[in-house]
Amino acid sequence: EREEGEVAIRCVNEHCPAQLKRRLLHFGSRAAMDIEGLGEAVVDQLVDRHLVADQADLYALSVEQIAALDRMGLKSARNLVRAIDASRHRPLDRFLFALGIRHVGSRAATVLADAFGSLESLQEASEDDLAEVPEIGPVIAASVYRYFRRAETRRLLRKLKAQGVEPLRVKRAVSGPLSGLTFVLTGTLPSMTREEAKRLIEENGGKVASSVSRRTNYVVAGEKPGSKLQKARALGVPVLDQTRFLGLLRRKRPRAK
DNA sequence: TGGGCCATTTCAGCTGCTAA
DNA sequence: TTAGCAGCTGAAATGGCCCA
Repeated sequence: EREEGEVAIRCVNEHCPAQLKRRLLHFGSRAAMDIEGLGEAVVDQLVDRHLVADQADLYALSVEQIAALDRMGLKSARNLVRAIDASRHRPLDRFLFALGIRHVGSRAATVLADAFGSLESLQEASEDDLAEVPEIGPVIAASVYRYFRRAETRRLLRKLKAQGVEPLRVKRAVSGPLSGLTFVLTGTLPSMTREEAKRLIEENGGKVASSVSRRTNYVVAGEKPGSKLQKARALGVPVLDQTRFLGLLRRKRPRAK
């Protein structure tokens, strides 16, 4: 059965293994808490062997417990524990995305993190406070409000805090060389991942969109670009390679549309 | 207020790389 | 050698915004 306020199918039993596995996979994904090595096979075994009952339990896992899983050696186990440990202090927007609140993807998470600054402020916000934030409509506001009112959520947040998980208060650059500009990434860049490019754009005041439109200022294309490149050309959107993109960052203030 | 457009999220599927 | 994963694309669904 479906329930609003959740990223996945919610079972009648709140400890439904399938739902827990999806939550854990989303939590550890690169765009969320970036826990490298926390893949489907590992999550399956952690849940099936009752080693984790929620996201907070990940932080209590030992190298020995992980190394005992199928197809896991000591090296992989150490790498995973290190990755879990490093995820304790991620920026607030990524932590919010990791929680898997319905209708809150990376963009909405960034907007909410910038608007409220801290997890505490967000938890205390009323539905009206949330809906007043630009780009957040009543559906997302209601979803976020309900999520933070649930006893299960409060329990999880307390447990994460007890494990030393403290999202960082990050105020993004409101003005920077890319301020007011919208970028779309396509293809593989020679010397950085898309995630790194995305962070670079956001740290410099720009915004990253997932699809090309007339409002897109630049498309950054790497090797083997997808259909976004054709769409950019059709719409007359300027296309940059990595070198020209990095050149744009060094310029003081490029043109805005 | 409704419709159209655009942005964003979700999800399935593909490719190439990595580590056991 | 091979399973699993990261990184990515693109289609569909959904939500927000804008304008007549």
